[in-house]
Amino acid sequence: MAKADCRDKLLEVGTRLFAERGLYGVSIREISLEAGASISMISYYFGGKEGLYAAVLTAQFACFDQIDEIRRPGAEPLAVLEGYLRWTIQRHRNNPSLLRFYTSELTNPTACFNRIVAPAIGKVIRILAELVDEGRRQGLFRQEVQPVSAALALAGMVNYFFLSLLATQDLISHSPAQDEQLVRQYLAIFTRGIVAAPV
Amino acid sequence: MAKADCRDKLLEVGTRLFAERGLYGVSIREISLEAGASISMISYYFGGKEGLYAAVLTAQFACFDQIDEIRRPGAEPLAVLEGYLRWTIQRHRNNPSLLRFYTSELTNPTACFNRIVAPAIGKVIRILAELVDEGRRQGLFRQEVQPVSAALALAGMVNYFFLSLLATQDLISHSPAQDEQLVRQYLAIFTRGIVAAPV
DNA sequence: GTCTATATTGCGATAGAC
DNA sequence: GTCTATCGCAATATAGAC
Repeated sequence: MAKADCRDKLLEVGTRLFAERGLYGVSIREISLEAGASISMISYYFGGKEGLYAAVLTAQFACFDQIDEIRRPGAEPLAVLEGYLRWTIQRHRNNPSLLRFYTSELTNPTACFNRIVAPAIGKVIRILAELVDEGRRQGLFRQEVQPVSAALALAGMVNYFFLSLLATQDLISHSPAQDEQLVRQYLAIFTRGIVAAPV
Repeated sequence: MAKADCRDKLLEVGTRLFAERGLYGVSIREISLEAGASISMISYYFGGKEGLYAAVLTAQFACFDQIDEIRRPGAEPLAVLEGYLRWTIQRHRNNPSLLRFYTSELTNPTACFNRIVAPAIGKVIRILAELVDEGRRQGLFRQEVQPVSAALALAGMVNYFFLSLLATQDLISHSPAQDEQLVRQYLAIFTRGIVAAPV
């Protein structure tokens, strides 16, 4: 096998299989077999199974840093919240594995959780909460709204839509063609709840 | 060990360990050891590891049938939706393991998913969607609201609050003492979004 | 850098004594 | 109904050839 292909291929196959069945549901035998490489290559490149898993997780959660671009200073809080919705949907579309690692780590945390996962999630929620708080101080949102509760509500709505897919695909279309409508539905539900009522 | 204690103890310990680390993250050796029983008792009572896991899952999802009591016919849709929020929070409080199995099965489904998990979740979402649809036909909710989207939004908000606990406990109190406030926050966000605007 | 071969450990299941 | 002992297999990791 060509030089750099081996490492990349292991990472790619590992990502898919770990996403499908979790860290303990997959053997490195299976990963190396499917990647067309020898099992010893996993120790060579990643120092073992947990090392490969950590590398996969690091790559998966790298995109969370984009939240800083979503939140451009001076922008309308409401526009940024809409941007968060679109960004999150796009993340799930570009990478269907992400949510698997996200929820798998939240419910059955591994050794990587505190180092990789918790900071990434915490950062996003914190920024969303700051946005809500900002809008509240500007008088755009109701004073009774708790910023962190609202942030979790927004994140919960959009993430749960994808999380529940396997149990709800006969109830609603999960096709990307419906994404724009999804944004409008969720943004309407969320904002008409927190925007200050007209006097 | 006394007669019925053995089976019950295995189920109890299995529930805790499977919730913490998933089906493949625990060995039946470990379960039997912690339960103070012999490893062969798991085959004797449950037909093996997967049988024990199936028994655990069946017990965990049995409470989902209570949704029929929440939805009393003739009741105000809004009051029932509030009842759903309280019921869901109480479920998580009474049994912190439930959400682990819930999301673990949604992201890394086992052989039990189609038989036990998907019907339970699907039923709750379907009933919530019917409630929203009912309220919409009564003119209580906005016509543009899609019932299933709204149902997923409500379920997503409350479930994600508990799902995200490990990554957000430094941002917001997850104490049961705050549950009443949580209900008010989420109900306000949700209903002020879907209730028809006063003319 | 990649392989084969192997060491070592732990797994789930079960036979058979009591 | 519960146990001990063991079987057969698959797991991860690694030594050493190329």
